Amino acid sequence: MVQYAKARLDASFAALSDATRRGVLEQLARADASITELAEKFHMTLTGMKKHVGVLEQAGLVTTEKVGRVRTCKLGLSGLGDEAAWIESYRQLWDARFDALDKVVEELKRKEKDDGE
Amino acid sequence: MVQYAKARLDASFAALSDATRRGVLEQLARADASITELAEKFHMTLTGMKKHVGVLEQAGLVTTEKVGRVRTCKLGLSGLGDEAAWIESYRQLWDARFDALDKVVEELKRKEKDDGE
DNA sequence: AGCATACTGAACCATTCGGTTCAGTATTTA
DNA sequence: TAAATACTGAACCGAATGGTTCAGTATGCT
Repeated sequence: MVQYAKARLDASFAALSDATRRGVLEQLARADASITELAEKFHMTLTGMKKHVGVLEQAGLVTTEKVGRVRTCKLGLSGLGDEAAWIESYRQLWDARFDALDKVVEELKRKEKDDGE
Repeated sequence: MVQYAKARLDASFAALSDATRRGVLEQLARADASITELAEKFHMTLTGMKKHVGVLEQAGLVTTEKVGRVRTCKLGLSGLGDEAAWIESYRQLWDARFDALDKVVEELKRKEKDDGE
């Protein structure tokens, strides 16, 4: 299996584990937004939202730029590629396991039939 | 966009945010294992590992069954389908954003060219 | 200049997390 | 029956989380 950056996966899965932060990502997918706008949308103090954005930024899922007194948040460049890849490879292992199980079941069925004949 | 079970995503992304737990999943994809085996593999007390397994079980990623004095852990039935779907839909939004940007850039280029002619 | 806006940082708070130890209980095995 | 094995649960610990308030600073508007 491919080797992923442990810390990076830690950070982005942790970032995604909060419903507010997933909401922020969906929001930013629709349109860039300032901290104030996000804070209002999610009924939270500016400071609180700034922390969430910080977590998302740390995970590379969001980038921000301050022009004048407004900090604008956009989706980051990462695009969750590694995370999707990790999940996908896990899913493949999972499928493999159950395919193997299927084969065992099939084998048992075949045997049963053989015994019966 | 599809509606996902908020709490379930919370639980499974949180479960995935720890490298040890991701390791356990990979391990279980290869073969079922007891708590003791997992604890040894990850250099951790039984109690510690039991907690990790509990988190994974809570998230539906792992199931366990105790026969005699041994609790055997297997991959859960969930298979991370919802999580993959969430990430995928996010990726689509992300792509859409950048496609839109591309169009803007194209439009600007076209205009520039028109002006130049 | 003077006020409002938008963010920033420090400090605090309760809760959760990742881990431990220690003291059980239940099941094998000798 | 006695000892070893495998887990379980409670209690504790330090660090991280998710949130707040409060007191700034920097910027923009009149």
